[in-house]
Amino acid sequence: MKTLKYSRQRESIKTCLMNRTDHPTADALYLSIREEFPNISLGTVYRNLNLLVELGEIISFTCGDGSVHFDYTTTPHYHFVCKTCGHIHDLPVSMVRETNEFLTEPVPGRIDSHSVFFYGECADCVDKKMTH
Amino acid sequence: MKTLKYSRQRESIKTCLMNRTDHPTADALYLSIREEFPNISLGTVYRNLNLLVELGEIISFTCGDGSVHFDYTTTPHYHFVCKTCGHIHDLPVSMVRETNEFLTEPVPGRIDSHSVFFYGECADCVDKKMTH
DNA sequence: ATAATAATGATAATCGTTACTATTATAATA
DNA sequence: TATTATAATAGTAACGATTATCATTATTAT
Repeated sequence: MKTLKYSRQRESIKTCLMNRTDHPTADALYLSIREEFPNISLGTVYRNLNLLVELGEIISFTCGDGSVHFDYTTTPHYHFVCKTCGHIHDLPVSMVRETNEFLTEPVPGRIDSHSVFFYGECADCVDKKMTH
Repeated sequence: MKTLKYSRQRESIKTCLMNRTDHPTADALYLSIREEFPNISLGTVYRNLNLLVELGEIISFTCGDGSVHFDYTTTPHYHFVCKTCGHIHDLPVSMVRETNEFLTEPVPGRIDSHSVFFYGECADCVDKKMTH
């Protein structure tokens, strides 16, 4: 079997994803990490992100437009996508807990999980428009 | 400005999508339509699907795995994805109506819409396993 | 230190989708 | 009905995101 070996690049990918709140794509993460590792390969970023998803250390999702985003938070939560600034906000876990049974009840089969995305304009962007 | 012209291919794409319940991808639809139009181009399928989305006659969505699916039903509804057979089931509109206000309340901003996907195993696939 | 092998950077290949172009189909007009 | 204008097509090339390949480098065990 295959044992995992430490790599500075993988560690950097993890900490970088942990410190960001915007749920970056592989390419966005790649651009960030290049500041620390100027010649890291885009393939390395993809390979490690997929590995971390397999290990359950991170999760990936698409938010309607088809682009794949990565998230360091693995506990169940929802997302709110701002159509103006594109930022993807986390939503409180309590919402998931409250809606879980209610939502899963009328479905024709066995439910393992569900995901919810909200689309709109975040408070920051709404405020900016008010002041103009 | 540009006026729309009739095309048998576009009509076929519409009726084909209308008669299917599995929310096909562009490629799956392409394979279906080739039975009627053996030399229709994949580009034609993509072009018309995108046009129909623009016109609001159909909608498109991704269900987590990144693949883009098309749906002839444009009224708000949820989807249930079976991890075994891959079929994407429609869920009753009443669910949306019931959960709408409840879900949108605690979000930090203005909500335009939301989407919900359920993942699990549909009744058919559960039954099949029971009989083995 | 040496050996074994996992991980890397660089690049080629793949896949889904879009753009391009000469030709065909549709619709308006004479 | 014939003519003209142009939207739509089939076929193919191009594109962007992702994955695979491979020689070299880094990590770990002996």
